[in-house]
Amino acid sequence: MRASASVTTDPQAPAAAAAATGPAAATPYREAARELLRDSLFDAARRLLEDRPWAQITMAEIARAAGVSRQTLYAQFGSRDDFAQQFVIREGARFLEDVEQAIHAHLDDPVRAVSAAMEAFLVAATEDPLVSLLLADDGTGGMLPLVTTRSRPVLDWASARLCVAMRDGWPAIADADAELLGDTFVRLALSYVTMPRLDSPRATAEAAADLLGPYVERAVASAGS
Amino acid sequence: MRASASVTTDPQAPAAAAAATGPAAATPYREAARELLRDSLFDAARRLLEDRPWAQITMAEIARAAGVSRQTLYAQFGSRDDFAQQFVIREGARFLEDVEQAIHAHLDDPVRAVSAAMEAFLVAATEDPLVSLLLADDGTGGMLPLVTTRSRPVLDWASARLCVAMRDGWPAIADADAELLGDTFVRLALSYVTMPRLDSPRATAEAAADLLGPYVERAVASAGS
DNA sequence: GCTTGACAAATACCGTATACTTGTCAAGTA
DNA sequence: TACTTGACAAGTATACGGTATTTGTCAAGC
Repeated sequence: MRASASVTTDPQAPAAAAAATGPAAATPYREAARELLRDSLFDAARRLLEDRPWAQITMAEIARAAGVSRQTLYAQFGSRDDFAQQFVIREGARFLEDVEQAIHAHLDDPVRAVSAAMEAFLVAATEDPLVSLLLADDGTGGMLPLVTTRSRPVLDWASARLCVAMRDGWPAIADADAELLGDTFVRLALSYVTMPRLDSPRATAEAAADLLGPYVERAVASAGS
Repeated sequence: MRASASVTTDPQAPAAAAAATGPAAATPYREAARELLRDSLFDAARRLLEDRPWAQITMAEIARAAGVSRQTLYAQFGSRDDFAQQFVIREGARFLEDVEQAIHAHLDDPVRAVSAAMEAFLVAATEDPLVSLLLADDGTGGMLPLVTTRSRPVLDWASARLCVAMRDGWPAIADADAELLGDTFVRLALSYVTMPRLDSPRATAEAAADLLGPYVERAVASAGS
């Protein structure tokens, strides 16, 4: 069973090990190699997904396309579902980088930050052919449940990362405010992707920013409640 | 094809006809009978859904359970999908009545109105065994897509009704504000049902109210801009 | 740590045949 | 006019035994 339910992308993990063993940067190669391997597997899957739905792609194919044995794949990800889950998160990370960047580019104007962040996400998501494919296949076995019914992992992960980004840019913000904002932002973003508004991405983003704006401004400004 | 794409529940339709023909309340029986028939069919479907997933229920069964011929069913709803769509909306209407009531009970305090409305929806939805069944069946052919991927009709309908309720209770609110609030409220509500927060419904509702609060207060108060 | 080879169990595919369901007729009844 | 009955083609679900593939997990070897 291997019990690999950890979904977090934690590149800071070796730090603890290093602190425990003594010599600084004790095993960065190990971790780096592991990360490289995982990326190769994700990239291979992405390549395959470009002309075939997820249900029709086998683990053996992914391993072969990455130039790796099937067992190495299973050693990294416990099961097919685990791989799918983490793959979606890896893809989402690309979007989230844009979002974080948008936030940090507008630290002086929180409302614009929200608007820019949502717009960055929406254009990145709608332009990505992979997202279209994800939303297209409606049947079971596809990856669509991972952003709708079983989207808890994605939601938790993205929301936590947004939380960090906000606390980073606006130190005055309260924990609860940041969490609520992250959660809501992600829920709305997922909703907009799975059933878009009739607006353009920019208009949608501005609507969301209008709505969240008053709350964000208050949260960013006032330190004490 | 019968082209019955109209999803609105419009009991005001005969009004126009009456105004055109002259005699007031010209054909209320016709409409009333139609509505009764539709309700019977919906109720029959609900009964059947209590022990069988949607995919395993045939149109013939629904008709038989309602004591009506299959063709009458097809005369009312163009297709199986149409029926499912309108059925979901009919069920949603029960929840929406609670929501509207909650809003009108707190017209003096918009934030409490949002909180009460969301909580009313969440408890009604989580208590309803039908909702649990809807969310349970993950496969294709179920009704779950109607509140996730293909939820546009439900979203538009609910959002429009909320819009009316808000304009009703807070005449000062701007059209755009009411629309945006309705849209966002429904998107969040659907998100909370399909993947609940770890909180209780009450806590979830209060979080949502906290977040929408500043916007709502501003929208309700200021008539200009 | 990765690879190769092998394994049981579960699942997918296949071709065929049968049964059922959907959506739409037309004719009949009150 | 609105509903019912009976019938229809087209599409889809089911059953079926048999075969092939896939998943998830071994152990042996470099």
